[in-house]
Amino acid sequence: MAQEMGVSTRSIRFYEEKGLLSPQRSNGGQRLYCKRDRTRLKLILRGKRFGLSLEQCADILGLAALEPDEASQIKKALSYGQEILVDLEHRLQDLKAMHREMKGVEKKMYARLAQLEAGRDQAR
Amino acid sequence: MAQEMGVSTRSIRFYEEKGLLSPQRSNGGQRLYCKRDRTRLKLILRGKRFGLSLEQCADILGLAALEPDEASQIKKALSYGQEILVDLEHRLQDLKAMHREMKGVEKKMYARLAQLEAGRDQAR
DNA sequence: TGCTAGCTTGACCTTAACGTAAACGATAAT
DNA sequence: ATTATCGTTTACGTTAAGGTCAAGCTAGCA
Repeated sequence: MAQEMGVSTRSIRFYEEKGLLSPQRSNGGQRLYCKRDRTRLKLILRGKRFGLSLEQCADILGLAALEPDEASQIKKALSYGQEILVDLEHRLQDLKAMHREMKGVEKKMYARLAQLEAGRDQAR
Repeated sequence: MAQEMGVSTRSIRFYEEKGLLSPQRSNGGQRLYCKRDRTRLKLILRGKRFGLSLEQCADILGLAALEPDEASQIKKALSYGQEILVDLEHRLQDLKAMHREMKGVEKKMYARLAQLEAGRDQAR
């Protein structure tokens, strides 16, 4: 699974240590990863890719996993989920701002480059 | 500035240690942060907020700061900038996917909640 | 059955990004 | 002028997220 997902075995075992994964074991004690484990790992990796801590990933996994029959539990989970959503939306805004800025810098550099080239041509 | 930006003084000094900031000093050796410093700090914090390392932030700051007169330098910077842009775009996609997923979970939870409430009403 | 490749656990090591404490100097308020 | 309140430097501590290495299992294959 490690190769498949482009991540070290140590990392996977580390995630398990932290309770983010819990694969079945074979007779001889070897780990068996099912489809669900793969899904969870993907979610973890995606979370990490934009700066969530493992703990936050665990929270999200916890949210996705729970199937409580108590309305109060659902409400609690919902309000927590909304916090995360708000956070995501902020990040989205930030990311877009950053993107715009970089595009601006890029444009300026192209302009400067064109200016330099023009100067060189004139010097011929 | 720390309070203003919601970050510890230690962090700010740490960023300076790493070369990301370089404020002027007063007569008695105290740091004086100008507008440019604030701008840089904002960029650092935004970078951190979605998982860039300080080193990557430094790279971006370096890009923004440079004013080279060599076309080759500009080109180099441009290609690096484009890498970052591509990365940003990937992150944006990820973020949107995550957002959608969370929304989906939210919807399901609302539905389950409504179902529970309906059941309770019927029981009366 | 024996070999080889891969898995498991445990222990210790590393790096980034700070936190915290101590000892001293600078500034502001009274 | 003298406190009280900051700021400065130095040094050591801490936490998250793994890397690395050793010693012993296991599984598939000849």
